Amino acid sequence: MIKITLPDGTIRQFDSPLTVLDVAKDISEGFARNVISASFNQVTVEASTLLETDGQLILYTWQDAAGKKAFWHSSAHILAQALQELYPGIKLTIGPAIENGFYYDVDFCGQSFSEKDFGAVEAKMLDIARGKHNFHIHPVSKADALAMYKKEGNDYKLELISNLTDGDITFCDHDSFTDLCRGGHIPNTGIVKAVKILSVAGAYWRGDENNTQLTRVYGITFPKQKELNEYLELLEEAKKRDHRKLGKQLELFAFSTKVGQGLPLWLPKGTALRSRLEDFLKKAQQKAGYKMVVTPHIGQKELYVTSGHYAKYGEDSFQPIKTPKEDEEFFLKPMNCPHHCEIYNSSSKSYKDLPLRYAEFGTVYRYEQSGELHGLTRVRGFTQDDAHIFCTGDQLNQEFKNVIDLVLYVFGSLGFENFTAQVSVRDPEKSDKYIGHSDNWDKAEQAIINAAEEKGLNYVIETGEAAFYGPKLDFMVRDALGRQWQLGTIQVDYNLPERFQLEYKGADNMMHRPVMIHRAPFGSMERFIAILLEHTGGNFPLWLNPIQVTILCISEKYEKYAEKVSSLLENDEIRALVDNRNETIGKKIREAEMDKTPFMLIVGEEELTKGLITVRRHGGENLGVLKVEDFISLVKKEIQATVKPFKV
RNA sequence: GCCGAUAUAGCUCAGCUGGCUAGAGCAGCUGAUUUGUAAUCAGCAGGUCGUGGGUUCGAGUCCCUCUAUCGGCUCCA
Repeated sequence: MIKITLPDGTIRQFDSPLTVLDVAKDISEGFARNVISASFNQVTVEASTLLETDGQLILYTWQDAAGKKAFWHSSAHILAQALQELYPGIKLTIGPAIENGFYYDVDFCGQSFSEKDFGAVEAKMLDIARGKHNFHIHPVSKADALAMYKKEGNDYKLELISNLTDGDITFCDHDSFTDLCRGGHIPNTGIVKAVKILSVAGAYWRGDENNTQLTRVYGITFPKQKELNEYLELLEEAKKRDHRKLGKQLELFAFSTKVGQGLPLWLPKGTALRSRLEDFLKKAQQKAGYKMVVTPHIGQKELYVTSGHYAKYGEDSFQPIKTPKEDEEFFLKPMNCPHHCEIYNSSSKSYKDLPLRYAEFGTVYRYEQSGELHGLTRVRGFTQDDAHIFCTGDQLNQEFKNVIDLVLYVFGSLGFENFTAQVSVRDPEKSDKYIGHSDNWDKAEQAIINAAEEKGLNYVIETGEAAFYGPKLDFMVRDALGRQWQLGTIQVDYNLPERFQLEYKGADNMMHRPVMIHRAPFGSMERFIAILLEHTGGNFPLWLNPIQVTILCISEKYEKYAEKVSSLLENDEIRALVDNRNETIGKKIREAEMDKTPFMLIVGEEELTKGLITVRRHGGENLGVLKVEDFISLVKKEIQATVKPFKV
């Protein structure tokens, strides 16, 4: 007698061992047709796995994340088979499922593979899929596994297998193909109905750039052609929200090859937007007790030797600027913290002075590898909304939580709801990547986790993502294509205070060392605006929009009246523009729509005689004929609803 | 930096396997028109086809160099 417990708590009893699929059929034949994967007692199993003991069974369909994972993992097997048949002699390495699809890393051994070849691979994969081959997982002894890949000359698989323990090794077969595999497959290849090879890229074996570079083939599959079409359409839609495209279209920023790659030029509209964001944060920071400071764009080499940045990044940064005579060397500043430490050191401090919060919109320059540059999200010159808080150990927890509040306020005011709070801690295996004592690191990491817990943040811990001087709480947000970017960051640092010998006199008349918090709610103005652009599709919140209102004249006769309306709006700090061109109203509306102007005011004969305005909202909604003052209060009300003052 | 791809007017793009003075739409300028909710009409002007080299009787088209951009990898103070 076997008892199988299902997720809803029901228990089904069976007389003899049976497969996962049999259990599914016992529930319903229709449901069983959709089951593509399962887990038994928290272990991923196949539909064909024989259940011989009591346990908890969860059945997955395409609708479940685990079902998609099995589907795409199995598709990676099909891709591998297709590649092996089309390119005999290649060496397979690994091929996992990813968030959207799957990839396989292959050593093509000198054979070329590029976009031109995608069609053939897709056709081959579909051909294999149509064969409805069952996936069959079975154990293989370590000796047999090694012997097989030795014969093939596949050093990658040999390396993988040598790290596995004998008895734990399984292979998965389908059709004539076999591959080292832990399991988690769909019942048979026939479920895969639609295939798309998305891209090809280089990827280092085991993610180490010192290893050979393999060819990574990305693909995605679906159970229905319609779903593939929808996915591809989604990708096309996402491309329309690309901040690089919108930034050009809305005239926010530009790049110039003469100025240099990764060095954005802010155009007037972009600058207006950016200043408004800065003012918004300045206001909140003032309430939160920050003091603004200004520091130079360069600093002596010695400054960075002290901070430890020179040892870590000296060789890989913009090289120093040298003075004509003496042998002085200055670096473009890649961060503001060392400067702020020296501001702290400019006078002696008492415990009564703490916490001290120095804020600066500091422009920094970092030499990023050319291949890493990406629009405004990864640049070589950018402005951090930086601040450093110097406080006592006792104040750390409260200060950190206050910063979390500030970051959440900033995100909330700009409509970022889907962010991930990530606690970035050090990788204990790579201690050479970090500076400072291990007990300080323990304290710093614990401080962050405590604060995140107390604030009720839903966070994930990422090992190895810490800065070299301390752990971080990072606020990650996705772009239009789903790539994650770090925006806000809060870091606890015991190291720089030590390196700069920061001190304060305590109530006990002894000298003590402060703790330092680095923080930037936006992260960088460039990246934040980029992600904001992609989230809003260029339809910024009303309060941020460089131009809030365009006044459209029906003909040139009404220009004077339009100007009058404009100045009334200006009195109430509403940013308006008059479009008095000799064009049809249809054209003016079209262009205002494409510029994503929130409001369009139409003025013609009717409005002039009655002293009113006709209001159209972006997107086409007609708000009718209004008094100017009523429109002004409507705009004000709308702004107040989205951005509330920061409460300490 | 590495792998793969791309680069034609301010913008978006056409230009097949090499063959007359390189095309279009939008934007710009000039003129007509004075307009009621997503493109009024006509004319004009605008390009050393990213850069440098090569193959060829002939190169936007083929090959190489470099630069920039795009998708990844690595990196991200």
